Amino acid sequence: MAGHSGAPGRSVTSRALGLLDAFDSATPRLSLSEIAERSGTPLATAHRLLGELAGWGALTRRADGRYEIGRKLWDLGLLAPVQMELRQVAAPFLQDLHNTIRDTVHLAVREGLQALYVERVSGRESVPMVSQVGSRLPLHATGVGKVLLAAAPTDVVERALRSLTRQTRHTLVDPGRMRRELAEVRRRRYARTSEEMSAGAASLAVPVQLERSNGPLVVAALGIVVPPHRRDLPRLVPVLEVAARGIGRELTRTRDFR
Amino acid sequence: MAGHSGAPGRSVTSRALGLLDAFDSATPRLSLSEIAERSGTPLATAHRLLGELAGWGALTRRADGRYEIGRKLWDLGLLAPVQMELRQVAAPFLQDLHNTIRDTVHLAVREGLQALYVERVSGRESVPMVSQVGSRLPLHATGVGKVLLAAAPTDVVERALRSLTRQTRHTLVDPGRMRRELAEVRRRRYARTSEEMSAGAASLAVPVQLERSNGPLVVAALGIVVPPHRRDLPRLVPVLEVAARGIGRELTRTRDFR
DNA sequence: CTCAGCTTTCCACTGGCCGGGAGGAGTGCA
DNA sequence: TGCACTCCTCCCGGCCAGTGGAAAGCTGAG
Repeated sequence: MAGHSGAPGRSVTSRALGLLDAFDSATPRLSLSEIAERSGTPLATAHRLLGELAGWGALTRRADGRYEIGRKLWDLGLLAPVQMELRQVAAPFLQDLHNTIRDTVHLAVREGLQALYVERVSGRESVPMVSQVGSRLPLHATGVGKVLLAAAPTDVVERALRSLTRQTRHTLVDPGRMRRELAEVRRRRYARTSEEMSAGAASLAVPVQLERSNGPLVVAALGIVVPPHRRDLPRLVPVLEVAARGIGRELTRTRDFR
Repeated sequence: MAGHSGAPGRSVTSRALGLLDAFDSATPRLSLSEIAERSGTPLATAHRLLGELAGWGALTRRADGRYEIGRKLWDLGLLAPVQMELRQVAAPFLQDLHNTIRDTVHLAVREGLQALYVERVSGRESVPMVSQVGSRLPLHATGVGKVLLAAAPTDVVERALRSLTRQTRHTLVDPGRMRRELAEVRRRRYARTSEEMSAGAASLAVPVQLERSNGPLVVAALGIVVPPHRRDLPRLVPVLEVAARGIGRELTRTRDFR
């Protein structure tokens, strides 16, 4: 009386992949039973599938029996376009920028209603830091986020305005004000925040544009994070712009060969 | 007369994962039929499985129909221990090092008989560069490789000595000489190369050690790449050592909490 | 128009997947 | 030392999800 019975319509493959969903940055190491529970898979099944994943190299089994993401997935991840096209081109520019201005520099793209941080160069001391390569933060409370939102299609903007979550007491949560703020960002071609995401941190960001025959396209945002009391931010805008244009130009060149 | 017949013993999961093996840094974008051929999977089967992989987010389908690695795999890859433990700890040190000495700095671990580059900070100009985050180079022809090999178990050393492939006319390919070279590396606690991997590039590397109750353990190598004519390399050794010890200390601290 | 090369869909057949449950290994407590 | 508990590994018969050859779309070139 064994046989098939598990949730119908779920393919083997989707189950196996579902197991990987159990891993996230908060819990990068999991035991068999944790994975089984998180993914709603019977223990025996999870055990078998995890064995296959580990055999291929998607996961590694540690000495204590827990599983973690394997080197093969790391390798494959490096081939993702986020990584390849953008990061590789941008890295030296972020580098230079960081050498010049000494503050934390980062590059983000829009993913839905969030800013996805794809590259970062940070000083050692610096300000309290929330972002990290791979992390996602709300568009409305970060410098890079505002830049990306200002360039996003109308429906994205509308959805974003409907979900202005408060992060600190300085976060802009009024749709009207945010709308004006975005117009301002488009006009000035840069965005600022001051303790809107986390206390003790201000930021400045500019768009990175790809030149196309039918006009420019914002593909990313380049930003810096600084202590909020610094009053010389406007002075840094041109520096950011130079780097952003450099990245944009390089991207336009390499993008052609496709 | 259709039904099952494909190579028996191959599980669905392993087939699906096998499709991912078709992707590598030389070919990060592939069409359905390319993937099917590379992986030896019948077209119809590949099509179905790729659909599932894309549905989950492991792959993305581009407008032109070709597949590429998806954002989900990128995310998961960032959770791999190579990335997490080592890279995160080491990044600021590499940063400082690069600010001080201006040359390309990188960090590698041993993977079998190869040096796997896990992190890199490079100048813009610099020397012709082969290594890149995620790339693998032979142990015997690179600075970091020699350091890692010098610390490797005997059987690894023996296997490596049996496969000293020539990369340039300066590559050490004589097992006897290499054996002496490794002894020297252990004694001096740093390694050098001069155009042994690629013409126009010399390197210098030191070990990164984890302190354990039963003695130190070499977990990585920290190296720089410079033009071969520079004669002040020995002067840089202490600088590298300071950074390497910093990384090692930090690793030892965080490793404790496991 | 035809043709070639690719992708997508169809569908009858069957062997690989399923998972409850037994047994093993490791750990904490008395 | 024995017992209770948790976590992992393995087994095995029933059956449905996966299989892949073939044929039908879909381009774009000539």
